[in-house]
Amino acid sequence: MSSRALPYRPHNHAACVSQALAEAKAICQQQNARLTPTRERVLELIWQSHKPLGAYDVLAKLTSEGHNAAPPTVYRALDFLQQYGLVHRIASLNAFTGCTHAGEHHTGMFLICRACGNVLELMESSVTTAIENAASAEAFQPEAITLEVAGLCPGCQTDQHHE
Amino acid sequence: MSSRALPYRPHNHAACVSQALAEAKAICQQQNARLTPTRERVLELIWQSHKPLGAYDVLAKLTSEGHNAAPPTVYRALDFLQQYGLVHRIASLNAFTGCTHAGEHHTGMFLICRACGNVLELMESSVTTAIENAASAEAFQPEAITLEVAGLCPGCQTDQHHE
DNA sequence: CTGCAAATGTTATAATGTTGCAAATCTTGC
DNA sequence: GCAAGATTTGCAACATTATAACATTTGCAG
Repeated sequence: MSSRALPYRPHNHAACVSQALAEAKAICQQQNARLTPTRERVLELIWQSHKPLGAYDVLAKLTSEGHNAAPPTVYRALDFLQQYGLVHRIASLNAFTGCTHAGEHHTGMFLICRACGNVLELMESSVTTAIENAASAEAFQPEAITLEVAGLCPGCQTDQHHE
Repeated sequence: MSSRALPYRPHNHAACVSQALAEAKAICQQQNARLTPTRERVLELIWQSHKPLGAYDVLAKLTSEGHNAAPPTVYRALDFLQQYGLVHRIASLNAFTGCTHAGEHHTGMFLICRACGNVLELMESSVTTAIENAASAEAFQPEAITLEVAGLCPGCQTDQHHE
C-alpha cells in the first residue's frame, strides 16, 4: 500500500463518500440539526469529487437531475454544511470541498494541486501552534485561520498524469 | 513608544505612504518595470488605507477623481502590482492591501481584524517552515501560500474603539 | 390541530472578475 | 529622427460568484 495520503492514492471512492455521509448524519443527529434531502444531496455531490466544486457547479448538477434549484438553494445548503463543519470553503478557489475531519475540532490546512485540482486537507498542530504563536506575539486574538497552499501534488510533479 | 506593530500604533501615515511609493519606484526601476501613472495612483490609493480595498473601491476612487476608468483598468494595475510584490490580494476578503515587505522575498501572513478591518502583514519564518515541513511530509511541492488569520487586533479586544 | 420556527422556492440584483479588440503610447534598432 | 514592434490603455460587453427580499411550505411542539 502506498504511503501517500488520500486522495492521492487510489481508493474506493464510493465507500469513502458513503462513510462521509454516514458520519454527517451522525453529527447532525447529535446536534439536533436537520440534514434535509437537499443538504444531504449537496454534501454528497461535493464529496463525489476530491476537487473542490464551485457553488454553481453544484447548482448545475442539481438542476441536471431535475431539482428545481436556484443559487440561494445551494448557498443555503453550503452555509449549513459549513456551520456544522461538514464542508470547507476554499477562499483562493471560491469553491467547496468535503471536510475530512468532520466532528474533530480543527483548523484545516489545504494542499491544492494546481495541475490536477485535487485538494488534501491536513491537520497539523505544529503549524497551528506556529501561527498562534506569531499572532500572540502581536497581541492578536485569532478566531479563524485560512491556510491554503497551492503547488504540485506528488502525482503531478514529474509526469503529465493530470487526472 | 508602543511595542505594538504598525498599523496598530499611531504613526504618520502620509509619510508611510510616500515611503512605500518611493520604494515601489525603486523596485520597478531596478526591474525595468513601468510604474505608470495609473499604476502608481492605484498603489497610492491602496496604501492610503491600512484596510484592504476592493477592486471596485479603487475603481470608485479613480472615477471620482475624473479618471476614466473601467474594471479592467483597475484589475490590470492590481495584477501588475501583485506581480512585482507591491500589493497582496487577501483572498478571504476579495480585497487588496499594500505589501509592507516589498522587495524582500517572502510569504506573507495576514492578521485581519474583524472589528476595525485593519490588516497587519507578518513575515514569520517559523510559520513558513512549519507549513513547508507539513507539505513535504505529503510529498507536496508548495508554490504559493495563502495564510490569513481573522480575529481581533489588540485595540479591538476590550473596547468599542472600532476605528 | 393550530401556531410558530425552520427550511425552501422564486425573482431580482449586487459584487467581483474576465475577454476581446481597437487605439494610443512607449521603446528599440536602425 | 523614425518606422516597427511591443506594451499599455480605453472601452464595451459579458462571465462568475454571492446575496436580498419576500412568499410559501414543511416540520414540530404544545
